[in-house]
Amino acid sequence: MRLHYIKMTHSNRGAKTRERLLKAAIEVFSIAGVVGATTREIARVAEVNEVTLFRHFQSKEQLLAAVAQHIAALKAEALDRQDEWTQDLQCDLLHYAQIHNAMLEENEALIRMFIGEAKRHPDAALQVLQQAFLPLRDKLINYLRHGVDQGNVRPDVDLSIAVDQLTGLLLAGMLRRHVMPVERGYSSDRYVKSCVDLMVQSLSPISQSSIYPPNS
Amino acid sequence: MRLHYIKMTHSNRGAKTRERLLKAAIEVFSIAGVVGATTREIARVAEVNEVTLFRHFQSKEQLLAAVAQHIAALKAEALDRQDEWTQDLQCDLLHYAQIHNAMLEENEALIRMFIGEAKRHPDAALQVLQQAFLPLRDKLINYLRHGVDQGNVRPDVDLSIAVDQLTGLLLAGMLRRHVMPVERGYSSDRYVKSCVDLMVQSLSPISQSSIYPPNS
DNA sequence: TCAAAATGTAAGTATGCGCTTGCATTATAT
DNA sequence: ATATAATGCAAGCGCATACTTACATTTTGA
Repeated sequence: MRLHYIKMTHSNRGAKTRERLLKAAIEVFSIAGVVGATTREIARVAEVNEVTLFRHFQSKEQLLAAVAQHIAALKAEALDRQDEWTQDLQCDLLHYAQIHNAMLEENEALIRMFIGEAKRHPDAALQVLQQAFLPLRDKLINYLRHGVDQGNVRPDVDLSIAVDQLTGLLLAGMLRRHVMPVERGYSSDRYVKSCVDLMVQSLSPISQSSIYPPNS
Repeated sequence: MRLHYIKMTHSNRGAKTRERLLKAAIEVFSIAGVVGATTREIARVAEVNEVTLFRHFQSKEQLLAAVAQHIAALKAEALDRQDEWTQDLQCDLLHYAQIHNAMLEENEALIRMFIGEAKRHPDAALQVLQQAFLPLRDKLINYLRHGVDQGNVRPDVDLSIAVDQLTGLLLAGMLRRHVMPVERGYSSDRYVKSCVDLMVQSLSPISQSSIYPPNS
């Protein structure tokens, strides 16, 4: 017990700067890329001496790995909170899509960085992305499976594909906005809604096939 | 005429190594990123002395710009060939999607690189991506607009969004395959077909709302 | 209060990078 | 055949990087 307290306080003491370093690393990695990011800059952003960085993380690679693990932990924690389903497909999917889209926008630079350098840092990138996104995917698949049981969702659709399509639509939308910022004739909100409508139309039983709300 | 011939042969003579350099640059940039790529490595891959690289392109940045322009030219050229429309929505979109998907797979590393470093090399990246993808987008939009006139496509859908959704679905699929190579329970072919079905279902007039072929 | 742990400071090492220079060699056009 | 342009070769410059070492200073827990 006492030992545990000692360890706690010590790790907390270290965690102050350690977390500052992690946060700074995320920021610098995001905008400069892993190769372009320098340990000096990360330390400067963290308001910490560069040597301290190497005392916490033996190398730049290990810092990246720690960043990956840190993000995965954050996402896993954030996942546990959001689960209010009203059992109305359109409403639920729209809510999910908007939250997911907001998350994509928040971590835009980081996501793009991981996409670009995915095959250069295989273990770290994979660990983050899998641990961060696969649970969300499973959760949504399970929700749809539940909808099938209740008759809200057609039983003849591949739910894995459907979920990947929805998240893929949102990811692609975010990438378009940031990589090719060209006037496309519609707003981000309208795009998200349109994607949800697309999926709902495809998932809903045939009887309601011609529902398209007057909005947009 | 004589002068033109002189210039031709000279530029051709130079173009041999110039093109080798461009090809090598694409290769190295793709797998190492712009920052990670070294002029030494590019020259080595091109089987050319490093000094020659700097004689053709004064700096690494200008080499990147030349690569961008080169790619844009290639894509524009490739676009002119492919335009056989049978006026059957399902068939045409599937054909387009498969070609587009093959293109995405071919240039996978390069596309991921540009996504990751988009905001670091704004002019070059924008030039390439816009010149390469926007014409394709316009072409597909025009095709659908034609479909509206002929009654094959519902008039109440936003064609810009629809096209962006289809290409977005394909892009996201490619990225998933390469960034998160996890067993997802379906093949790439099946995914592409499913995406086309999704769009066709959404685009087709209401009368045929319950068409879903037995394949897949 | 006091030992131990964490952080700061200053300097340095080894390496690789983009890029240049000077000169020798090869190909090309007329 | 010869002048000209393109390429190769060897060496190097200046600079930034990741990372280290040795020592001084501060913070912390009991």
